Amino acid sequence: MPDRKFASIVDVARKAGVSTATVSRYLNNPDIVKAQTGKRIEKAVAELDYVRNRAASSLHNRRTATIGLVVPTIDYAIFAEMMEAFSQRLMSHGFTTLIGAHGYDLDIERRLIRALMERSVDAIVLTGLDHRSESLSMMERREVPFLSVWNYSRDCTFPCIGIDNVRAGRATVEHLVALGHRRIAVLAGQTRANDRAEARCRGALAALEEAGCERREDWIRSCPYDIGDAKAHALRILESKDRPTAFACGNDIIALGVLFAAQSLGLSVPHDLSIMGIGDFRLSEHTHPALTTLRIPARRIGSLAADAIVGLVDGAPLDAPIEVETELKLRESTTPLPSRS
Amino acid sequence: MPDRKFASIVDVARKAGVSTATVSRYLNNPDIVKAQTGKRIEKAVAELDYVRNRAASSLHNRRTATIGLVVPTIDYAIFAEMMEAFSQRLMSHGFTTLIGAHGYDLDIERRLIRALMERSVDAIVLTGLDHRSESLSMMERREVPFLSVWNYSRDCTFPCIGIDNVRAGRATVEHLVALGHRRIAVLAGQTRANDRAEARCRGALAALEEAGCERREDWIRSCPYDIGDAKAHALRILESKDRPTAFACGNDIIALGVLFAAQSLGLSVPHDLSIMGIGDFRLSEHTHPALTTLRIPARRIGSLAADAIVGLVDGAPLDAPIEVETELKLRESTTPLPSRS
DNA sequence: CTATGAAATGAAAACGTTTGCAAAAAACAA
DNA sequence: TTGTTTTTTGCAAACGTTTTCATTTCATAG
Repeated sequence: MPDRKFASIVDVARKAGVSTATVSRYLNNPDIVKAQTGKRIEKAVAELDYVRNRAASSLHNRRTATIGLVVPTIDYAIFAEMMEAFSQRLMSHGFTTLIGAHGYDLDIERRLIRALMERSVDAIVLTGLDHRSESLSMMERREVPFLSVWNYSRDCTFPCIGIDNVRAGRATVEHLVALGHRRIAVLAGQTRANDRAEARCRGALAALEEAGCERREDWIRSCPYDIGDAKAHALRILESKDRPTAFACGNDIIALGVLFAAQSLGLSVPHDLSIMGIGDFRLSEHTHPALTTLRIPARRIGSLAADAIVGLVDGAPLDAPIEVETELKLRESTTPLPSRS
Repeated sequence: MPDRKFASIVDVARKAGVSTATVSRYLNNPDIVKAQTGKRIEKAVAELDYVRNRAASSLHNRRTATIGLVVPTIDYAIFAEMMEAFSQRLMSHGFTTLIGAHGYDLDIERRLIRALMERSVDAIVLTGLDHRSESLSMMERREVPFLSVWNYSRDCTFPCIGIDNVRAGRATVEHLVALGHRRIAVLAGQTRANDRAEARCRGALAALEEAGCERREDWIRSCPYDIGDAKAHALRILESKDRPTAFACGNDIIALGVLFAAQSLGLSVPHDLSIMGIGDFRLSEHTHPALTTLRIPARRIGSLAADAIVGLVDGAPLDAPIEVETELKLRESTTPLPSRS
C-alpha cells in the first residue's frame, strides 16, 4: 500500500523486492538486468499502474525525449503536412513533439521558445529564418540545439532545411514568361513577419524585371494567405478591362482565390488567364482546372528535420544548410499565350 | 560563478543575496516579496540567463501548465482550425499545448496518452468518442482530467464537447430532400476507427429511409477524407447514365472532390447536380460555385474545450456533455430539383 | 519606548528519479 | 576446491525546485 497518492518507483521496487536502482535500470535498459528480475518488475509495474515521471528523470538526464516545434500557425495546410511528417518521424525515434503556434508574432514566438526551454525540451525547431535575436541567443546560451525549417539560405548562421524562396518566386514568373506571358500580376503573401513570402515576392519581381516585362504597381499586391482576401484582390485586378494574362501567386491558397475569382467573372482558366501557385497542397492537383504549381516537398522537409534534430540531440554536428528542391508541376491552369496578343 | 553548467535557482539566490525560497516565491507570486528584493532577484535572473526548470517544480506542484491534445491527424483543415483556437485560448490561460497525432490508430493513441502522462500533463483532450478502454482507465486511475472534443453524445460517460454527428448526417439529407431530391448518393468518410464519419453516415441513411427514398447500395460509399479518393468515387458514380441528382457528403473535402469530379465531366453544379458538405472549411464559401454545407464551429469548439479543460484542472466539475450547434450554410452548390424529373 | 500583529524571509525537508561506487552473486577456469 | 572475471544488484548522493515551520523585520498603536 503506497503512502503517496500514486505508485512511484519505490513502490514498484518494494513490490518487486528489488532496489529502486534496479527498477530504474530495467526501465531504461531492460537488457542489463537479469531476465527473471525483469519479469518481477514488469509484474509490479502492471499491478500498481505505475507511470514513470519523466520530470524527475530529466533532473539527471537533461533528456526529456521531447522536441519543441514552433510554427506561425497550425491552421495552414502545407505546414500541417510538414508537422505531421515531422511528428510521425520523431515518434519513430521515440520522441514526442511539443507544438506551439505564434500567429506570425515574433514576440509570442520568443515567449514560446522560453516556455519550451522551461519544459526542458531536448531541442527546438523553428519555422523560417526571421527571429528575434534574443530568441536565438537564449537558445545558444543554454546550448539548446535548434534548427529552422521551410527556408533555405546559403549564408544562414544556424542550421536550416528548406527551399530557396527567392528562387521559387523567380521560377513562377519564369515559367509564365516562357509561355509567352508579358502582362503578369504578382499576388504575394503578406510580407510582414514572413520572410518566406517576402523572399518569393522578391524573386518574382526580379524575374519580371529580367524578362523586361512592364512593372505595373497596381498588379503587384500582397495579401494574407487567405482565400477570401486573395479572391478580393484578384477581383479588383481582373474587373478592369486592361487586365493581366497571367498571375504569379505567393502560394496555392492565393492561386485558388484567383482561380475562383476568375471563374466567378466568367473567365476561362487557362484560356483567358493563366494561374501559377507555389506549394502543391493536396487539393491542388484535383481542382478544375488542376493547378500548375511549384511543389514544395513538405513531408520531406518534415522528415529530414526530424532526423536532423535527433542527430543534433545526439551530438552530431549539422553545419551546412540543407536545400530541398522544388519541382514544377505542370497542370492545367497555365497555357501558352496565343500569339495574337 | 556557478559550479553547475547553467544557472539554477541557488545561483540566482546567491547573486541576489537572498534564499532560494525567496526566489521561488518571487517567481511564482511576485507580490509576496518586498518590491526592493524583487528588483534584486530580477536583476540576478537577467544577468545569469536563468531559465527555471519546470520539471523540478512539477515534482512538488503536480502542475506543469501543460495540456495534452490528441488528434487523429494534424493535416486536416478543420481539426487544424480547432487546434489553433484551442492552443491560442490555452496560452491566454498560461498553459502550453502538447500535441500528438495518432493517424487513426487507437493503439498509437494509447501510447500517446501514456507519453503525455509520463510528461505529467495537467489534463488531456482527446478527439472523438471511440477509444481503447485501457486508454480511458489509465487516465481515470491516475486521476488525469480529460475530455473529448468534436463529438457530442448525450449518454457519453465522460465529458465531451462537440456536435451531434448523427443529426448532422441526417440534416444534409433532409436539406436535399426538402429541395425535392430523391435520387441521393451518400459519400461518407472512412468509417474505420472514426466514429464521427460512422455517425454521420448512419444519420444520412436514416433520413434517406424516412424520406422514403430508394436506397441504392451503389450510391452509398465511404472513402478517406481525401479529395483524390472522393473524386475517384464520385466519377464512378457520375459516369453512369443513371446518376443521382444530389450528393450528401461526409465532409467538405469529399464534397469538393465531388464538385471537381462533376466539373471535369462537364456537369454544371448545381443545375445538373446538387452537392452538400459538412464542416464549412475556410475554403468552402469561396469555391465556384460556393459550397452549401453544414457548418461545424471548429474554432468555437476549440475555445470551449480550452476553457473547460482549464476548469477541470482547477477542480471545477464538468459533468454534462456540451452540444455545439451546427448551422446550415445555404450557398450555391444545391438547388431545388426542377419539377420535370 | 514597548507591545503587538503582520509581512517578509530563511533553513531544511521533501518530490521521484538516476548513477557512481562498491558489494554480492554468478560464471568460469584451473 | 579456489581464484578470477563478469554480471547483477544495492546504497546513497545528487538533480532543481517548492513548501512548512520558524524566525526576523517592519509597521502601527498604545
